[in-house]
Amino acid sequence: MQVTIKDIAKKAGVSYATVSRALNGRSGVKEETKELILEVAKKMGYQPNAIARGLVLKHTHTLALVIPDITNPFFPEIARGAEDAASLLGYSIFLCNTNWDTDKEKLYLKTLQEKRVDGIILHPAHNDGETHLYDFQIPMILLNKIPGIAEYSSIEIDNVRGGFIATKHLIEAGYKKIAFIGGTESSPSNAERKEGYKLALKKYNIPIDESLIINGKFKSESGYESLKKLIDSGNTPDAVFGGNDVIALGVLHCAQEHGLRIPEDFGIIGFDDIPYASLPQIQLTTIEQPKYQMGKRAIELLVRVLKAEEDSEVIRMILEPKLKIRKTTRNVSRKLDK
Amino acid sequence: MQVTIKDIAKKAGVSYATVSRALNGRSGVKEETKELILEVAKKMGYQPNAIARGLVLKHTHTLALVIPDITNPFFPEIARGAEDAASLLGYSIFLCNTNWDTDKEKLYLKTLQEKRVDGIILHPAHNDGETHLYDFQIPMILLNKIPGIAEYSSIEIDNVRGGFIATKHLIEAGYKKIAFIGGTESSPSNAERKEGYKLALKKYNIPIDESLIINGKFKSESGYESLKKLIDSGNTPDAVFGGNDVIALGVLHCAQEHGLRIPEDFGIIGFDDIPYASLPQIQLTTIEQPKYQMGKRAIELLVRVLKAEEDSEVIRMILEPKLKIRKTTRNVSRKLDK
DNA sequence: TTGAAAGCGCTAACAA
DNA sequence: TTGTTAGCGCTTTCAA
Repeated sequence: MQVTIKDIAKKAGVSYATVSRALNGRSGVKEETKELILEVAKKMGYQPNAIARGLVLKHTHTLALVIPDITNPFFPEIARGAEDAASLLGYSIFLCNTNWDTDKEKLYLKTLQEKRVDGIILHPAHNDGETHLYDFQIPMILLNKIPGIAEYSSIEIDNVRGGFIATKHLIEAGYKKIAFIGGTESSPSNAERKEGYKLALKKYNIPIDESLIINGKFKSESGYESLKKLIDSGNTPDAVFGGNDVIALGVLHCAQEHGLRIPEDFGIIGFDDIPYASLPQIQLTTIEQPKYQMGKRAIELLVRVLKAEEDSEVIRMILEPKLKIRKTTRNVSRKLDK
Repeated sequence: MQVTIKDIAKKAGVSYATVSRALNGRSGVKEETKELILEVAKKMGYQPNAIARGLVLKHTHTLALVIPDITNPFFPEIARGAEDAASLLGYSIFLCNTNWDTDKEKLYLKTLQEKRVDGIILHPAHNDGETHLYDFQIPMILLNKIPGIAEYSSIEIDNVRGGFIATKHLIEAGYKKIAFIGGTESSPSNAERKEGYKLALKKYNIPIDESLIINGKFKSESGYESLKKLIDSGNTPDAVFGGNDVIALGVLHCAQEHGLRIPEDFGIIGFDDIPYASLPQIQLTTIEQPKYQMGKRAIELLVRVLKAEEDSEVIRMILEPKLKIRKTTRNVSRKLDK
């Protein structure tokens, strides 16, 4: 059925060791026999068996991307960046969706170990110092900080800075009463963005009003409800910084329903720059995370440690967030015109 | 380094064949020794080597999903459906983005063969009867029809019916001058949707006006430009059926910019029901493709043929499209109110 | 430059 | 119920 190295050895009248050498371009094969072998191999439609090779070489040239949910608009670009980079470097990539479930994550990690992937990119389902990561054998790099775990390299984004930039933009655009509507309180990135928010307020001598800081979930509904509560209680802000774009979209929806004029009387900024944000009908001002780059860099870093052999030190790569001004905030220059 | 079956055999004082049997739950091992073996294995932190196993068993329990671009909003749900189903059935899944490039597709297919995946789900980059698919060894199921290739099973959607339903909805909603703004002319699904459109017009005795049928690309800009051309030439329709949602979004944008009142004076319907379509700010009426189901069913079908051993006949599974009425078309009932 | 042979970790006859 | 052994397809010493 499957043509093997032996079949072609027989046909070419050489030992199969020689065939292996020829096929792998190893030195020490007469040019003549090498050509013969290559020709025979081609004629017979030989397909190398990566499984057999993996068994002896002890690496598989396959990586894995373990993320919560490819359906979440934050992840496709990361996946694409990762896959493009992997492909370029000669690796295939397993896609695993944990569905934000630590048990499923554990299970995948186990399977991936059995399948002997060379390395893993992991965006943990939760950042609560999960113990199942601790004694992991395979090189792994994280897409999200896990507090208290220093063992793994990671690609991160400077959330504090992102939060700062976002809030600064709102302030400079002239908004006065700026709320922070965040996601899960226990999420480190949420906490960091909030910290950036506070930092910016402080810097501009704006008192921090705790009634304007709301935690919820990283969901559109959560953004909607949070703003609604603020409005209903007569505590309407004139701008909100959403913990991520999905939240900001919910805020936007609520603001629109309440007839708030955007961006004139009400400003909204998000975080992530998911594809939705740039739709003509949305035009959400936001803080861009370089998602494609994150995936790409993660793979590149991973492969570098694979090649390094000896235990390389853990490295943390911090990427810079970027302000994308669109239509849900007043433009700074416009403010200056006044 | 890696603990193997032999290590645990030595420790447990049995032959490694027995260990293999015990580990795999095969019959013919005394309960007592089995327990011992399992215990020793656990204590030693044994991790089965799927590569070695794959070599002898000749299957790897891994599948591949080869699609044009995970970043295209049409695919994440398919991928998720596929991955969920695969995971449930005990398979891992490679993700491959061809970037709509047939050469890259070819290359991936080759790699996947070398890695000995058990089966492949392929959404071809192009549907132009690509010859490189013909003599493929691995079971494969297609997510898109390729004209003239009957060798592969497929999961398809009834595009003609979808086009029919879409157009019928427009007609019943009272729109009179209905344009079809499609994607690539050579695309079979585009052609089929157009056919459905014509069928509906015929059924309602509306003459087909070729000046109202436009082919372009499956891009937002294409939808925008196509409508603009119609408007600029004084041939403005009062409704358009977009070849897919992305096109429809472009149409929507253009219509909005031209101050057309939607849905009162101008109706828009798309095709696919990508996530964007249901955003509060968009609310695009469309024809839903059951994307998650497509991925799921594709995997299930694939695994079924893998299990079947003997060459099963090729089967084509046709899924039904579904009308999703949102805010870019008049509601039928509203029309009846008049 | 080539061949013989061991071995990667495992499963599955076949014997005992 | 258990052990012996061949072999999956390949790479890589070690000899020739």
